[in-house]
Order: sequence, then C-alpha cells, then structure tokens
Amino acid sequence: MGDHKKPAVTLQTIADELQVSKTTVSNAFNKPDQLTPELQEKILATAKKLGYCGPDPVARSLRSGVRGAYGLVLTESLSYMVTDPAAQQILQGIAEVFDERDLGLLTLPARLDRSSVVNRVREAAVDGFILNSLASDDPRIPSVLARNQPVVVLHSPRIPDVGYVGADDFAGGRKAAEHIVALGHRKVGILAFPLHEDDFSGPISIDRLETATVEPARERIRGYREVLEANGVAWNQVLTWEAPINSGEGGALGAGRMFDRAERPTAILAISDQLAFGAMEAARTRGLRVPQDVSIIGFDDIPYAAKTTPPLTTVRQPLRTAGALGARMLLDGWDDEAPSVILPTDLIVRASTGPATQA
Amino acid sequence: MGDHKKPAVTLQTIADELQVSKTTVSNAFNKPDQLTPELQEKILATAKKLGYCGPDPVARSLRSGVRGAYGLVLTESLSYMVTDPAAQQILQGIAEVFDERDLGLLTLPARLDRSSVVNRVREAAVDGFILNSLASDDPRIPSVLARNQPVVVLHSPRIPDVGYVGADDFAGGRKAAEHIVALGHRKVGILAFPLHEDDFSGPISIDRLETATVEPARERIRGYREVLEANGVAWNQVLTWEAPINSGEGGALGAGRMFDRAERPTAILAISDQLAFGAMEAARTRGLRVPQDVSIIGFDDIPYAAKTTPPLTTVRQPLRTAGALGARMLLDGWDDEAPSVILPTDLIVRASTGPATQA
DNA sequence: CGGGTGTACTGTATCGGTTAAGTTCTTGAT
DNA sequence: ATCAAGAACTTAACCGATACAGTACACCCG
Repeated sequence: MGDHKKPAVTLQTIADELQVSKTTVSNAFNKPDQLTPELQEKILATAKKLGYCGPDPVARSLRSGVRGAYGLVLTESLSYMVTDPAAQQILQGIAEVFDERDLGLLTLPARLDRSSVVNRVREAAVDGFILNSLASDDPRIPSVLARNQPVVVLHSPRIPDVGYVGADDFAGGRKAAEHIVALGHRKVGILAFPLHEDDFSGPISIDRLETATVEPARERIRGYREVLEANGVAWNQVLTWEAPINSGEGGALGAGRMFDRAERPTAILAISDQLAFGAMEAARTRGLRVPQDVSIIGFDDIPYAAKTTPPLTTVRQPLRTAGALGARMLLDGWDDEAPSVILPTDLIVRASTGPATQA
Repeated sequence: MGDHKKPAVTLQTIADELQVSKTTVSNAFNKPDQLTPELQEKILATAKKLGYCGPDPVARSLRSGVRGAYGLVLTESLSYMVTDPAAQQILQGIAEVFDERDLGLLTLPARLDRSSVVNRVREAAVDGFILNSLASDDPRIPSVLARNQPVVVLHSPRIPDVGYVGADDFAGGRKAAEHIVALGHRKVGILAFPLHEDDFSGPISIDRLETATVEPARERIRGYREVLEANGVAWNQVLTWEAPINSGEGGALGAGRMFDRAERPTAILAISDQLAFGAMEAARTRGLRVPQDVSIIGFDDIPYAAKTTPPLTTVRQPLRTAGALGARMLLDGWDDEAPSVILPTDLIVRASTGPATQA
C-alpha cells in the first residue's frame, strides 16, 4: 500500500522550496484571491511535485475549529442499524441533507458492552451529534452533552434544551388500538421491542412498562392500553411479549407463544412492522389465516409493509422526514429555546386486519 | 442547545487551577500509572468541576497521528446507498468489523456533480479509506491515493498496489447465462445498471460495453456474452438496456421496452437483483407469467430475492463477507504486495426461471 | 508631493494537545 | 556513605495548519 511515512511534506516544505512564507502557501490553497495567479500556480505545481496532497485536515480543524462532520449515535451496533428498515429510512432522511450540504457523517461504534464506546464519543472529531432512538439511560448521552456542541435527538429520549424530532407515538398507539377494537377484537396480544437496554425477553409487567427507558416503545404501548381499557379490556387480560431485539425472529417467537395458548388472541398489536412480520410468519407456520383467524397491525409503515401477503395494516410515521428535519435542525441551529417537533402518525389500513370472528 | 462558546477549558486551565503542569493533567487522562492515584483523582475532579470533557480529539490526533476513523467512499450519494440492498449487505460486513474494533466510519458525501466532493476526500480526518464499487474514472480516486494512507477497494475498480476484494463477476455472468441457455432460451434480454458514470440510459453498444468503467457491470455482461455467443446467439440478436440507476424502476422500464417488442425475449438476464425485481414487475403489469412466459435471473442474491413471488433465481455473491474481509484487510494491513481476494459466485436456482416454451 | 487606498506578501502567535528529555526526591542495595 | 534505579513531575519542542496584525510598495487624488 505504499509507505505512509514520507519525510512529511507540509506547507513549510513548499514555502522553503519557493522562498515564500507558509501563510502564502496556505492562501494558495484556501484564499486564491490573496495572491497573484502566477504565484498560486507555481505553488500548486511545486506542491504536486513534492507529493503534497493539500493541507492536513486535522491541523486545519485544530486551528479553525471546524470539523466538517457530524456524529451519529445509534442504538445497537452499526451493523444492526443497517439491517433495520426503519432505521434505514431515518438514515436516508439524514443522508439527504448531508449530501446536499457536502458534509460527512461519522457513525460511531455502539456496542454498549464495551466501556470504550463512551470514550469514542468523547474522541470523535465532529461538530455535533445526532442521537437516534436511544434509551434515556444510555451511557453515551452524558458524554455527548458534556461536549457542549449542537445536538439533536431523533425519537428518543427527550432531553431538556436539546432539539428534538419525534413522532406522536402515543396517538399512533391509540389509532392502532382503536382500529382493532372497532373491528371487534377484545382478545389481543401486544408485541414489543426492548423497553429497556437490558437483554430481557418475556411478558411485560406494568412496572417495566411504566419505567421503560425507550420512549417510543413506552408511548405506543400506553396508547394501546388506554384505548383497550376504555373499551373494557383490562390490562391483565392482555397478552404481552417483549422481544430482545426488533426483528422478525423476535416477533415470530413472541407471537408464537401467544398463538400456542389455549385462548389465543384474535389480534396482535406490534409496536413495529418488523415484529408484525414475525407475527405473520408465526401465524403462517401454524396454519392461521391473516386476517380471518388473526388480525395483525404494525407500526412505522416501512416500504416492505405494503408488499407482504397480505399487505400489512400499520401506523405510518414519517421516518425519512424525521431524519431530514433533525439533520436540518442540527445544522441550522436555533435561536431561543430548543425546538421540538412532533410528527403526526396515520393509520394505514391494508389487508392484515379484519373483523373479529365470533368463534 | 446551550452556548458552545465557553471560555474554553483546556488542559492548561486545569493545570493552572491545580498548580501542576499540563503534561501531568494529560497523563491523568491517558497514562494514569504515571502519577499518584490521589493526584489523578484530584485532577479528574477538577476537570469535572470546570466542565472539561476530556482531551480535544482534534488536537490529540494532530500530535499523535491517529484518527480512529476510516472513510467510506461510495458511488452515488449516501442516501442512495442506504436504499440499495446490495450496498447494505456490504456495509453490514464492514460495520461488523468496525463495531468489533470500536472504530468510527466516516461516510463521505458523494454527489459527483459537486466539485467539492473531491475536496471532502482531502479534508477527511481519517486513517484510511474503503472504496466501494466506484467507476474506474471516479474523480475521487486520485485524491484518495494521493493521501498515501491505507486503502482497500471493494468490487471496483482494481488499482495496482491497492488491496482488493471482489467477486468473480465474469464467472457469475457465465453461470447465469449457462443456466438460461440450458433451459433452451435463445431470445434473451440483458438489463444493466450504469456502465459509466454518465447519465446514459438505453441500449448498450459494444463499444460502451468494452470501455465500461464500472467493472462488475462489464464483467457480468462479458460472462453473459461469452456463453451466449458460444451457443450460437450473436450479440446483435441480444436486446440490452442500461438503466440510469440500479433500481426496480430502472429495471421495470428497460424490461418493459423489451416486453413490448414484437419479438419479445423469453429470458431476462439482469446484472442485479434490483433490476430483476423491476423486470418481474414489468412482466406482471403486462400479464406475462414468470417463469412460464418469461424467465428472469438476477445477480447478488440479496435477502429479498428469496421472498418475491416467484422467488428469484440469481447468482449469489458473498456481499457481507466481502465487506468484512475488506474492512479487516484495511485495518490489519499487509506486508508485501497488496492482497487481492476474488470471492466465488454461485448459481441459486429458484422459481423465476424455467424452460423456454416453443411458442 | 503628502496622504489615502489597495494589493501582495510576511511574521508571529495560537489552536490544544502529546512526546521526549530532563529534574527532583526517595528508596534500596552495596 | 555512595550510587543506581525508579517514581512523580516539569520543561520545552512539536504536530501542521490558520488568524491576525503588520510591512512594503505601487497607484491615484487634489
């Protein structure tokens, strides 16, 4: 790969070669109007001759204070993020804005089992951060805030004086539950992705729900609960399952346990489309028809939701918009108090939900 | 967002406060064994009190020469990358390795219509680069190479003395074509993503094919061509279409034009699964059955390929492995000559291909 | 012909750390 | 008592640029 230990060509090397000051050489690269075109050309030529490839970005940042990149802090690892369609949508929104402005996006490592990830946040050479869907007790948050740089949070958690873009998860949860209740369902199961950043998996206790650190999960379920209880379905009649990860497999497992009970639910409320897909899969393997035998509703409306058989009824939230809006908020800053945008959610009725059968 | 213009707390501030040298303060953070635990604790306490959030990463990099992040250079913009399932697979492989080692990944902007993207490459504060599926004449390549840092190329282009991980596209193309030919197809159409980084769209001339700068595209089609010609199908009998972007829409448009001809092809060879999905869609809208009326074969074997109806026959290449291998190669370096890994391709026969009908 | 205005450069301080090479002071061995 | 070795810090140089405040000289004006 060639040796990267050349005697180090710097501005000074070129300045010496041409008997000019290094400031002038610097200007040749950054402020061409400050010198005669001839001299600039001569400097550029010499730079090329000596194998100089432009001012060192690190040194430049140190002096000028500008990094030209922003950090992206994610739940779970980057490799997971890439596989999560909802996260992809958000990332796409962010990326649009960053592309538009020619800025780099530094994705930070996120394995919380490593204490070093907190340090990586401290060590990142960036101008600010986007925090996406973190638990409110994520250890990286204090590190980010300590840096006193612009920060925007997407979806979770809400932090005082920090810009925020999220969706109205509570209302979305209500819409999903209202739809299901209106179809006559009373025996329902709730499928959730993690409510806390531990590795728990199992039924969700009231306490666990109320103390949940992952806010969208908590709010969506609160929405379900409020509507269910208002319709005479007590919380202890509702089956619940928290998957250890937001994936089809997690959903399939949880839904499977519900389907295998004597009194199986006639409807599944999943707090993400991914989980809902898993529930559909679990139904399929058990010979249950969707929606005749069981109705399934998701949350997010990721693109694939329209393509499943049957197409998934779900609650849409504008993920890409959220990403783009958050990015713009971060880059443009704000004047007085930190803005907080709550995007609307919409019930998208497709074919995976239907009336409850009397059976 | 709080004002980020505090009077700037630096090592010196703390050093002054405690009447010690700034080196000692620096050591308190980086080499705790160089000072007494009491002093370290005192320093850390003072740091916290003054709102100091650890050594500035930029200044540290400048002196120590380590950036802790690597640049990722992509075709098209980041927002596109995120939507391309094949790119996602590659990214996932890369991300696994980066997560494992707690390194950051700086995604650089990629709108080639902006001259500034070349500068961004020069200005990125990174220790090396991964280049993914670029055209051989991409203007950013010289900038990357000029930096004299570790570089690894994934898929394209091949560059002398630069680490390389790719797939055997030519053999893969051959396998696809052999499968189609064995099924009796002689009237075939070829669907391609861009062969050059212009915005051309249309039939592919021999010249355009042979000078193609996007190597995987060229090699796959070369593979098709060799097998077709060996089986008596002259190149000028083959329908071709180059889409302006690797997407379902692009494929649908190209395939649509082929299907609408009097002598429509009985098989479509698509150089990506995305294009193949488009072809399936185009067939569906025209009432053509797959595979009875038209066989369709893709390339890549992205996860969704197994889930379409009918499931897509395709040529698998280990995308995630390629990403992971490339990342490891970059980070671990090499001794003598630059390694070059060519991963194998496998024909995966599913249900989208079938025997040619005599009709 | 002095003074104001620009243009093209130069010199030096500085950004915020890390590194290498001392300096002190203790301690233990001879 | 002497000296080598180590622990705990300090000093000064340096990393590679940019910011800012000049300086020198040409030019235009009344």
